[in-house]
Amino acid sequence: MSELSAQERIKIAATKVFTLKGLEGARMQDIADEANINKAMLHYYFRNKKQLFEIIFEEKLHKIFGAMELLIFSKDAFENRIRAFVEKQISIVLEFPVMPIFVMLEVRKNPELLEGKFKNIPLDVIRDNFRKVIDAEVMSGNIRRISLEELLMNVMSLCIYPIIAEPILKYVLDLNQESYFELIEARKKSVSDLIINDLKILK
Amino acid sequence: MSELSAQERIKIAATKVFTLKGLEGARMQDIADEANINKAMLHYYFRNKKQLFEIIFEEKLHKIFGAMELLIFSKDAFENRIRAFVEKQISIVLEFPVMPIFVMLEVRKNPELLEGKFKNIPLDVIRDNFRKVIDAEVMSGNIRRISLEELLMNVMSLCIYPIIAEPILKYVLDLNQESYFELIEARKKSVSDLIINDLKILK
DNA sequence: GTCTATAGGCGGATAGAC
DNA sequence: GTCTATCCGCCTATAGAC
Repeated sequence: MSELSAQERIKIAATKVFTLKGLEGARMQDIADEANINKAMLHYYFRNKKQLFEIIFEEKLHKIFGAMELLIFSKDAFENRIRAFVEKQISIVLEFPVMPIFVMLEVRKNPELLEGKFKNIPLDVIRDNFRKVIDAEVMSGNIRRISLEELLMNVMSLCIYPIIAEPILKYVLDLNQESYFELIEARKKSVSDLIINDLKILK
Repeated sequence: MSELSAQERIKIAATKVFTLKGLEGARMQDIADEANINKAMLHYYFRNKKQLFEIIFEEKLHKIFGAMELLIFSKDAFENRIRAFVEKQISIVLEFPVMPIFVMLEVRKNPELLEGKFKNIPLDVIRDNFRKVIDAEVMSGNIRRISLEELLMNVMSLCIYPIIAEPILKYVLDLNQESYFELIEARKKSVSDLIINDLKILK
């Protein structure tokens, strides 16, 4: 912990506190405590709360969309790319389950957060490429006709929701930590199976 | 608006503000403004912020789990029950898309929120019944072997995530309000199809 | 029941010593 | 770079008039 620079420790601490409490609910004192640092130092390294928040938020956004590039620029077979993406996506969310909740909520509070934060991520290129990949598979008769939108919604839903909703699912299904975790691990395969079986049903 | 009682208007206003801002981020003044009422009146009708919050939270929880009972106590064929549940679930979440995000986040902040709030909802009965229904279908050879846990995670994911993640999905997929809404409407059918096709693949 | 005024405390931000 | 002390505004909560 202490071998990290002050900046690093602050950012890690701020991520923890902001993701749980949100911009307005977070206390600078909590972040300072979590980082094992003086409250005044937060203002030394980052001018104010808002600025610290925006830096954290932007980093998290890039992490999320980084995985999507991986899905596009592989040369593997379509089915394998789906499998790789599902595994990667589940692993990323498992690292920090509150993060997607945090992003979804903050974006609703403040829609401008999305705008202009994507200079480096070419979403249009990713979309175009992925549509071409899907169309090629459809043309070859490998998969049924499906839109990029529907496929992506399905995959993202099945990967992300069961992890972000952990406390509720554990409660509703009466699961302990261990069996919940086994279920999620098994999903790295079963989600791909579900998606791929759906694609292979030719209509 | 004004034909509603003060209590009712406060609760509606508080729901709006709390779901977006969370317990700590919400301002009593914002709730008062939203309810078109004096700030002092909030404390007249509800002793304090925490108590107002808990009342709202509990109501939302019951709304979520109310839909699950509907899934169990129908006498319709299994496939139709799935279809009915998916439609109902999507409709409920569409009514108030921030609500699941709010619940997921608050429960993570404060795990005790779940405990003791379910005197009236017999989760264990619902689980047992649903397991029996699934087992009967498996025995009759109608569906493949699947656990309650996996099935529920899949259905909930596909219904809830695309709605709570609306702003992100619209941005990533470059959708306008209209085409996004069409996609979600179409999911009332396509999600059921996906789930049912998966169940019918006998392994 | 409704409203104004104000108490009281918390939290972000800064000044300034070291 | 680090820490203490402190300012000041904001927000919950209540007192008390009507």
